[in-house]
Amino acid sequence: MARRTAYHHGDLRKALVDTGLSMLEELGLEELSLRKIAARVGVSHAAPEHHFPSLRHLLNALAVEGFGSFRQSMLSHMQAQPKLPADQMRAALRGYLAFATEKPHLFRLMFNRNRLDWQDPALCEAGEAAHAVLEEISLPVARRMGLDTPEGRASVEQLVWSQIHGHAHLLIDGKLPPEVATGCKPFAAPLDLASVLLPD
Amino acid sequence: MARRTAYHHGDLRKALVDTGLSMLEELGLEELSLRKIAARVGVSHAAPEHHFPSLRHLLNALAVEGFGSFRQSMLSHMQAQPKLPADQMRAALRGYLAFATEKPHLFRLMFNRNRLDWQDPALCEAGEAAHAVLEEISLPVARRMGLDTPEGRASVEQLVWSQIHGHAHLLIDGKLPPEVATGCKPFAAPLDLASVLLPD
DNA sequence: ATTCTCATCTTGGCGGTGACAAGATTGAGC
DNA sequence: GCTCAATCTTGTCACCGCCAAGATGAGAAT
Repeated sequence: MARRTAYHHGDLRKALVDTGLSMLEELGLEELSLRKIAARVGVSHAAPEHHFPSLRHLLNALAVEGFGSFRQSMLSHMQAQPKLPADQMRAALRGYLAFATEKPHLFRLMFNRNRLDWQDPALCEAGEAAHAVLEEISLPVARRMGLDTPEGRASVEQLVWSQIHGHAHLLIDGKLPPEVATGCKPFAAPLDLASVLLPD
Repeated sequence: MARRTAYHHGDLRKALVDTGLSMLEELGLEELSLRKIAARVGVSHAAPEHHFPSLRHLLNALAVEGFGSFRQSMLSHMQAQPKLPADQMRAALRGYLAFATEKPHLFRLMFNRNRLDWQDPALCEAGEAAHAVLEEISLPVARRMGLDTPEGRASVEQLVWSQIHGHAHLLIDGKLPPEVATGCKPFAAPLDLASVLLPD
């Protein structure tokens, strides 16, 4: 697999994805180009084409990686918290925000309908795996709220997802004062959705 | 002002903005180009340059128009509803969603930090005018919730804005089932934030 | 009325981009 | 050792935003 010579790179696909991820955060989506990535990797401008037939394919691969890290960010925050519904929800949402603020350009790409191809099964799978975390934290909350029906679960999940997704977007677009890391409490503001839905 | 000849267009600036707005929804932001707009308007590829020194300036002008329509969408929905806090909030949020679903590409542009120049006073003013509507609907809700302090008002507004902003983004990115127009009740789902914050 | 001035628009050209075509290189299977 | 297919290179195309230089003509100055 690792047959690297002056001519053959060895593992160009991985190199393109890794370099693409770091250049995405460095330059932003609009300034990112296949040719710049190829240049930094040290191959010719047409070399990526064999691995990614079009720019869209490479962006898809970046988004797949992104959804993996995204899911991990939520899960690792949850692991450090008590296994109570409200705490788990707060932790997951903090992981959501942490990822968005650490990789804002990647986060935006992952939800950019115009630049990604959601027909791609790999992207669908990665996206659904991340989505499953939201379902997981919404279920016990819906149960506590007495909304333990399919519609009830869906509405709680939709409300929670909307709120945190909007919060993330507004944050990285500079519309809200920057987040402060406040340990357990996920919001500097006195109001957070978990507390509103599940008052003690 | 309207000195139109074969050589001089007459009101090229307005024509570029109007054509730009319709081509934006038609083609999407990534496929929109100054040269395509100029071609449709019927001028040479460099004609826009005098009115908009760069593409960024034109996009700014489109966003300014967008924030105007956005504000109007919220206000007109509010006007058709009883002047009660929860009703006014539901109406404004429905206007928020209506704009986003009717002009998804414009909506995305208006919150695209990379493509706009928020140093532009015209854009700031238009954005703040739209934002003021959110403050207006959040104030009475915060009051009813017993959060009538600057921090309390800010947190209610932030929670409401995040929720509806995320809902709008998820909708136009195809992550939620499409909205149905349901008259007064703003959500098909049984849960909406106004009802959660202000239970009867 | 004639001339002048300058905003407006045109043509031409630059470097950069994604995509495509054709040819060079090389590892792996026979 | 030969062949072959995967991989990478060079070259080219149309399109893009932006810049420079020149053409046009409306309104002010005379």
